[in-house]
Amino acid sequence: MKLSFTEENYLKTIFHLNHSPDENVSTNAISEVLNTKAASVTDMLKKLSDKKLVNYEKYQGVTLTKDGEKQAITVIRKHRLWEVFLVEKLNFKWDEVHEIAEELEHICSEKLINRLDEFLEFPKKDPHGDPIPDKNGVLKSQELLPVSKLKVGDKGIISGVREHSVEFLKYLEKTGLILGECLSITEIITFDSSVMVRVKNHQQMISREVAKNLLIAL
Amino acid sequence: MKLSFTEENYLKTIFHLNHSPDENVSTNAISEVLNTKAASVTDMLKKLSDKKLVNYEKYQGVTLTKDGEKQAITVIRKHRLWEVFLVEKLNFKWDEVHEIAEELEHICSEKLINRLDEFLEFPKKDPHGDPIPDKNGVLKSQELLPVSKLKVGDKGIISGVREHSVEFLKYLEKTGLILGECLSITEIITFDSSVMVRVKNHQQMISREVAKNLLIAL
DNA sequence: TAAAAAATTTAGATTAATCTAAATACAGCT
DNA sequence: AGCTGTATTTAGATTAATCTAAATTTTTTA
Ligand SMILES: [Mn+2]
Ligand SMILES: [Mn+2]
Ligand SMILES: [Mn+2]
Ligand SMILES: [Mn+2]
Repeated sequence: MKLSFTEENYLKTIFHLNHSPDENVSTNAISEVLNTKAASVTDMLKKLSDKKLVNYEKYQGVTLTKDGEKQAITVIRKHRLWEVFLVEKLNFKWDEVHEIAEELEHICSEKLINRLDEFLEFPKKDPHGDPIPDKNGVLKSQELLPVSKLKVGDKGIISGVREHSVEFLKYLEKTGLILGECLSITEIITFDSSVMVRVKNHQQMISREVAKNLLIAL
Repeated sequence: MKLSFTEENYLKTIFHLNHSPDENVSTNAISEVLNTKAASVTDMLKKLSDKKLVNYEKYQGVTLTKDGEKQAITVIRKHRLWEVFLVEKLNFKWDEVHEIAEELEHICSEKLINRLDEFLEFPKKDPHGDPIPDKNGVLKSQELLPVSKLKVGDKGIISGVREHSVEFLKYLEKTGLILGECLSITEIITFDSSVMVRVKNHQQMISREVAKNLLIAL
């Protein structure tokens, strides 16, 4: 059962929006991510439900079925492997790859993606620190905390981002807040919740907004 | 002006079908290659004509405009570069890559394709011996002759194929008729126009059908 | 050169994915 | 329990790409 480009995007979106296991994903949330209207989402949810890819009940939102989740994870695996390829092999910057991967993630061949995985030597993380599902769809995510949840004196490795916009990624790169660097909290300004951090022996201030979107492994 | 997947396939097909410069490509020829009905082709030709990508007059077939040709060549460049990538980097066989490249050729980013070209060290030919257009759209094709046009005693390098089916490519590989090998004609059987050839000091018989589709550089 | 055959176009439908506007259901609060 | 605003669904249209069947044009052939 081959899915359309659009169906794959819906499944991926539902997967990403399904934060807690007991809460369903709402029609509006999906429409916002995909830049469509809620009415269009309803139509598609019915279609995905007919195909047994989502559990859908009118007015109650959706969750993915086992099958739907498997499809979503495959798309995510492809997306992240292609991002690694673009950065590692074609020298793209980490802020340039997402858009291209949005297209590449829909290329079908399973053999292609497994060969690519091998060629890249089975990377565990994509350029943004996100984990790459293995060929069996197993995705192991590490527990990460945003800088905004840390206390003065806490220290850890910059390991991920919560926001993938080009602007944010460029900002991080410019200011040396790069994946793998060790970061410690030296001061928290109560007035605006901005945070003074130390990275590579250099002190710098980051806003609350940035602190919320920068993830640390303790 | 971004083209759809479908529009790109039409342009590519018209390019491939446009053998002599004074003859137009027919509606039926296009429909056959694309596995659609002639009526659908007519619709699309009108649309491409409105976009100034083809020169179309009712009942007279089409040719590509300069702009249309440029787009077609870009798609062909992408197709062939991806085929090289699949064979050289991911260890695919030459009969496995065409189908995947049919999908990859529609990925947009110009930067991606130029980086890929660089990564592959600017290959001049794809795995089937077809020339790869450079980034300016310049395509230089070598003069090749099918084995069926050669005479006894003629000798040359196997340099291309006229037929890209999986069956034909697998057959050539199995029988050692591989790109780059030197081939000479030792006998032509007049009865059925089959040809006895010598490759790597080994004699073998090939049918007229094969001889017509195997291309040699003298 | 006129009929017959082949190629091509038109007319009218269909399917997937989308939209707007209107109707309906739910959730939170008095 | 009833009101009210938000979320969601339904109804009806639109667009791109396709189809079938019928009409028209071009080409071939006798
Ligand atoms: Mn991404
Ligand atoms: Mn990523
Ligand atoms: Mn090919
Ligand atoms: Mn090829």
